[in-house]
Order: sequence, then C-alpha cells, then structure tokens
Amino acid sequence: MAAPLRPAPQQPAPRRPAPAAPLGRDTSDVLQQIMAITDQSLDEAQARCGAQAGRGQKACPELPSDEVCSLQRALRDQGEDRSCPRVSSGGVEPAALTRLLSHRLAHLFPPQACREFTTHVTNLLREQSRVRPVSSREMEHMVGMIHGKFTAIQRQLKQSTCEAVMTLRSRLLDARRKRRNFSKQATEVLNEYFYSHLSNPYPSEETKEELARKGGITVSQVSNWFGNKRIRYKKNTGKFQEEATMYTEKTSTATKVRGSGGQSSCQSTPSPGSCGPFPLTSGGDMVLTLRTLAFLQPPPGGVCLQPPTHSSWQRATAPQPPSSPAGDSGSFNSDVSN
DNA sequence: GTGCATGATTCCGT
DNA sequence: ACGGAATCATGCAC
Repeated sequence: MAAPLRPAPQQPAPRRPAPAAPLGRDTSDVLQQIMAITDQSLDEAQARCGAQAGRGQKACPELPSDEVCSLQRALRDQGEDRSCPRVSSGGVEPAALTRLLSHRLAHLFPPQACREFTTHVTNLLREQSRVRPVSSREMEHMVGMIHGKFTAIQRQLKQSTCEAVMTLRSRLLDARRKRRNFSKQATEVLNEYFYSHLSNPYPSEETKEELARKGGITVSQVSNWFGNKRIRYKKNTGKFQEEATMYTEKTSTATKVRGSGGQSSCQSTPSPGSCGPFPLTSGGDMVLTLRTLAFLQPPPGGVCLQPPTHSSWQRATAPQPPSSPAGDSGSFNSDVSN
C-alpha cells in the first residue's frame, strides 16, 4: 500500500516578540501561517495524486499506513461476516463500502471537531477583545475561514479515504478473480449430488456445508457451482446426458451396495440432503442411502413427500431420460427423468 | 493463438 | 436472502 505521503510538517516562522508588535497583527499572522500550511498540504497532496494518476498509477490514498491497515482489516472483517454472505462471496457491496467510509471519516474527522475549534478561536478573540477592539465582522470572518478550511479538509479526507477503500476493494476482487478448477474430488461430490437430486437441485444450507467439507471448498463455492450448474444444465441438457448417465449409474450402483446394508428410512425431511447426516462415504464417493431414496420415492399411498421444489426449475427443465439402466419409475433414477 | 470449460461476479427479480 | 441469467476472467487442451 502507499506509504504515508504527508509532507514533513513545516516550521512556522519564528514568532516576533509580542510586545514589539500590535496584538491583532500578531494573531492574524499566526492564523495566516496556519492557513498557509494547511493549504500547502492539501495542494501538494493533490499535486502528488495527479502526478501518480498521470503515470498510470491509482490515485494515491492520502492516508497514513496505519489507516490503510485498519481499512484492510475492516474490509477483511466485512468479508468474513457470515451475516452478509453477499459480501463474502461476491465482493464488498456498495452499502458496506458506504458504511465503512462513514465510519472511517467519523473516526478521522469527528463532526464536533469543527465546532470545538470554532469555539476555541472565538474564545481567544473574546479574550483579545479585552486588550484590543475585535469587531463582530472580524469574528464572523474568522469563523467563516475556519468553516471553509474544515470543509476543505473534510472533502480531501473523504476523497482519499474513498480512493483507499476502492483500491483495496479492487485488489481483493482481483485476488478472488484468480480462478482455479476444483479438484476431481470436489467435482465428483457436487455432480453426484446434482444428478441424484435433479428434480430439485437446491441443496439446503446444511447440505452445502457438508458438500463443501467433502469437496474441500467453501460454501460460497458450492452455491456458485450449483448456480452455474443449474443454468448450464438447463441451457443445454443434451450436452450433459453422458455425464448424467454416468453419475446416475454410479449412484444407483452405490445405492444397491449400501442398500443391502439396510438403513432406516427418514420419516420427515424438510429438504433433500438434510435428512440426518449427509450420506457420504468416507472414501469420498457420495452415495444415496435408502434414507434419501425413501424421501425421493413416492410413498405407497401415492402422495409425494418431496419438499417444496422450485417450480421454475421443474417447468424449465425437461431433461431427456439418460438411458436409465434401471428404468424403474419412482426410484432414484426417476428423479433424473423428471 | 484459439476455442471451450468453468469458477466468480454482477445485476435483477422474487 | 436467494436464485436466474448474463458476463467476465482464467485454465486448459489443441
């Protein structure tokens, strides 16, 4: 990040001995010097920003390094905030940036600072009015100058803080853009779940967590994967026929093997995959257990106990039955041909 | 280098 | 908040 770019504090001109000059003149001089220093800092900072931008660099964040660090911390914390999944999965949202900006500005430049300084200067002038005449016009002029300066500083701070935040944000986004293909293990786990729940490929939060754990990826990545998969499957069902068949066969075979083990059926399940612990084998292959099948199969009475499905998905998808090897309707494979 | 596959991001509707 | 759709950006085989 940018190094602190504040100029070395300028030494104000040595003050003349008080008795040798009129008090009013002295005070004005000091104030003029303060204003000059502030002006110089702002102008120099802007000039530097302009020069950097001209060299193709990002505008310099006119913030001390500790401020940048805390901004980085804040952005990182935002990303880890589980209450805000959009942030963690898709970058820092504008509202979060605005909150962050307001927070940093309030910290850097408390709103009462201008009031306090104005009061301070006003008191000084009142004190001076005991030894020299201080007109109300002079008082107003001074207050006006202070307000003007504070506004300028605030504007500068706002701009530089905003730039710093945006720079950090773009860096974080760039880092996230770096894509790596999932491992074979992760893809298998996700595909097996997808094709075995083809009529309703919307894993619950718990299932996503389990899939993420099994695949060694994050829950956000699981969500992204299912989002992409649903869209791409729907767009080109034919292309996925082979894949569907492969995973269908795989899961049905695994089911037969596990089915002989005999497992109790799940009586009430709110969503597929959330029926007790997600049925994954320790070897990494995800298989449907009888409990999941019991959920997917229509009950003897004919009333289907499927969870609320996404009608748009069912309406839009009319997948060709992938040459089902089993072909028994009502079984797991019927799910695929739905 | 090119084209496709795929994970990530963004926008928008519900 | 979540999902669909479009899009971007990268990985990878050729």
